[in-house]
Amino acid sequence: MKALPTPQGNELGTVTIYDVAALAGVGIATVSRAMNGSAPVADATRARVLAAVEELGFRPSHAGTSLAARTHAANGIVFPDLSGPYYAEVLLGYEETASRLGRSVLVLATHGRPDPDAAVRDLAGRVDGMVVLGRTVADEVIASLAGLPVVVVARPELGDVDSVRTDGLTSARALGEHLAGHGLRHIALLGSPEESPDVAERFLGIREGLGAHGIEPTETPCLFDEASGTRVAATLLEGRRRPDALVCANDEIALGAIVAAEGAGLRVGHDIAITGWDDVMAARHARPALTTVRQPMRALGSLAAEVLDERITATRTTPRHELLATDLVVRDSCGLHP
Amino acid sequence: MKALPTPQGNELGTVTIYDVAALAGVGIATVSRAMNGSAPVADATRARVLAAVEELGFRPSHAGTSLAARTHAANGIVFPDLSGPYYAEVLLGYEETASRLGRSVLVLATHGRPDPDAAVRDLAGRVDGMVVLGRTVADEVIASLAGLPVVVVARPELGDVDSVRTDGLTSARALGEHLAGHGLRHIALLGSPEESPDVAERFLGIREGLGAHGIEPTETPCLFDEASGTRVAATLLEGRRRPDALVCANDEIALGAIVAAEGAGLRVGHDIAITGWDDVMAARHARPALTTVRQPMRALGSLAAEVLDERITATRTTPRHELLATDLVVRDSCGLHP
DNA sequence: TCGCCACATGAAAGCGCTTCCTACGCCGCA
DNA sequence: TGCGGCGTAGGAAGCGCTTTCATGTGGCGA
Repeated sequence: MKALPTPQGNELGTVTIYDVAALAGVGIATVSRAMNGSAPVADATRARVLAAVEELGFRPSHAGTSLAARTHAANGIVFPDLSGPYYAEVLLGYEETASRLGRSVLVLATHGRPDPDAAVRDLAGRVDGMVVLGRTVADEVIASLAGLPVVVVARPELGDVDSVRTDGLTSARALGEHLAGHGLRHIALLGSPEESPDVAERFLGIREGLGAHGIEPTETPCLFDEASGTRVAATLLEGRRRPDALVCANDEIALGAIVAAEGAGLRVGHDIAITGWDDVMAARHARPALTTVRQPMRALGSLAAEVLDERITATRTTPRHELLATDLVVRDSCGLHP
Repeated sequence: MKALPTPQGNELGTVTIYDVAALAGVGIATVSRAMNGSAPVADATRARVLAAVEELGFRPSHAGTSLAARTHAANGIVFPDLSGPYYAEVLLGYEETASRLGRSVLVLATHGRPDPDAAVRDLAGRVDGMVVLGRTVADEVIASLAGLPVVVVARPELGDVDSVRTDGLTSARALGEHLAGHGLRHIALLGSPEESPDVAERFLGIREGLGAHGIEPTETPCLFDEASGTRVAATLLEGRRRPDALVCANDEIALGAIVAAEGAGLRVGHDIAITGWDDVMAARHARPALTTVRQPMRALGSLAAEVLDERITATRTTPRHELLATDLVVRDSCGLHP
C-alpha cells in the first residue's frame, strides 16, 4: 500500500465541511453549493473549493446530508433468503436500476432472523422506500410503514401498495396442457402453495390446464429445496399408483426429484416426466434437461426499483400493478420431443 | 389492506422524538434513554414512553441517530457483479453475520457502472466499514478510504488491509495431480488469470501439480461465462492437437465447454476431461457431473463480516489475514472412477 | 430533624449538512 | 452622480437524535 497523506481534520480524523470551508477561505454554504451545484458559484471560488476538497480528501457525511435534506438516497429490499439463483438475479436488477436512479441499496434477509418485523421497521428508518419480496413480512407490518413507499414483488396485491409480479397463470396453464398432450395422466404436484402465493397461482394454472383434459392432479407438500424434492419424490415413487409426472413448484425440487427418479431406476423423460419452475442454470445442464418456466427475474428487480422511484419522487400517486410475462421452456424431462 | 390509524406527527407525516416526548409528558432525553436503555429510567416512565412510541408508531430517524452517535450501524459490500451463484452466497453469509452484529448491509455492484470509484467513495460515507470483493476497485481507492475499516475478499493481500481468501493453491495442485493420474497429457487451461488473482493462483497450482509429472499445460484466455466457455472450447477442439483435458477457471466456463464437447461428438469423461471451479448447483446436476473445487462461499462472507466488525469496534488493531480451505470434488467429468 | 447522596429527569449543546435570508459589491441606466 | 438590480457569498437556523451537565426529589444515616 502506498504511503498516504493523512487527511487533516478534527481530532477524530474526519474532515468536515468546515475544514474545507476554512481551507478554501469561504463559508460552508458556498462549499455545499459548489459541490452540489444547487446554486451558482463563481468559477474561481468553485475551483478553490474543489481544490480544498481534493486536498483534504473530504467525503461528505451521509448522515448529515440525509438529515438536512430529509432524504436517504437509499432503498431497501427485503428477501426471505438470498440462497438460490432466483433472488440474486432480482437483486442484481434492482441494484442496477436503483443506482442508476442515484440510490444506494440496503438488503435485509429475513430468513432465520429472530424478529423479522423489527428488522423491517429498522430498515424503514434508513431508506426512502423499500421493496418486499414474497411473504417475508406480515401485511400488518407493511401497513404500519404507512407513508413509506413500498413495492411488493411476487406477492398478491395488497390494497394501494404497488406490486410487481410475474404472470405464472398463463405459463402454468400451458404447462398443464403440454403435459396432458404427452398423454400423462397420474400427475403429482410437489410444493407447498400455502407458503407462497406464487406457487398457489402456478398450481391453479396447472390444474386448469390439466382440467381441460379431465385430469385431476394430486398435491404433496414439499419444501422448496433439493433435498426435500428428493425425499418427497422418493416417497411418491415408492407408493402404489406411481405418478407418471412430477410437477414441481420450482427447479430445485425438480432437480431433487430427478435424483430420486434415477435412484428408483426410472428414466426421466421416458418412464416419468418431471418439470420445474424458474429456469435456473442447473435446469439447462441437467440430463435430461429440465422442462421449466422462465421468469424475467432481472427485469422484475429492475421494474420494482422504477416503480418504487416513482413513488419516492411522487411522480405518481396512484397505485401501479405490473405483471411480467413468463415463458414455458420445454426440454426433455417432460417427455421426448423428437 | 386494513384501515390504519394515521400516525400523528408534524405536517410532514413523520413522527419525531419530540412528539413521543410530548405525548408521554417527558423530555426527549428520557425517550432516548427509555428506548435504548443507555441510562436507567424509572419503570413507570419507561412504560409511558413505550406506550407513546407504540401509539404514534414512532420509528427513530436513522439519520438523526447516526449523526448524533457518530456511527452508521451499517456495512458495505462491493461486488463486481452479482450474477452467478458465487456472489449471492457470499452476500448471504455476510448479511447474516453483519445483521447478527447489529449492522445493516449496503450492496454495491460495480459492474457496468460509469464511475465505480466515485460509487465506492459515496458508499464510504454511509457505512462504518466495507468489504471489497476481488479486483472491483483500484488499490488507490481503497487506500484513499484511509480510516475507514476495509476487508478485502478474494484479492491478494494489500498492506495492512485485512483480507479473507480461500486457499486455491492446495486444491489446484491436487487437481493437477489428479488429472495427471488419469493419464491426461495435453491439458488446456481456460480462463484469464490477469483478470482475477484467484484464477491466477488456481492456474499456478495446477501447473505445479501437473509439473510434478512433467506436464506443461497450454493457456487460453476466456471470459468467465458459459457462452465464452462454449466458444473457446469449440475452437480448441477443432484445432490440430486436440487437448484431452479442458481445465476451466470456473464452473460456468466448464459447463459451456461440456456443451461444446458434446457438440463435437466427444463423450465427456471418456474422450475428454473437463473440470471447473466453484461447485455451483449446476455442476452437481450436469451429466456427467462436473469435477470441480468447492469453496466455502457462505463462510467467506460471514468471516469477512466478523473480521470487519473487529476493526470497526476496534477490538483488534493489527491486520488479520484469513485463508479458508477448499475441497477438490471429484466427479465424472474428468474421467471415470469405477 | 437535618443534610447528603444516589437516582431520575430535563435543558441544551452539538453531530455535519442544506438552505433561507440577508448583505455586499458592482454595473448600468436615468 | 445616484439608485435599482443582479450575481455572489456568508450567517444562521434547523433536520432528529445522543449525551453531558445541572437540577430536583426521595431515602437514608447521623
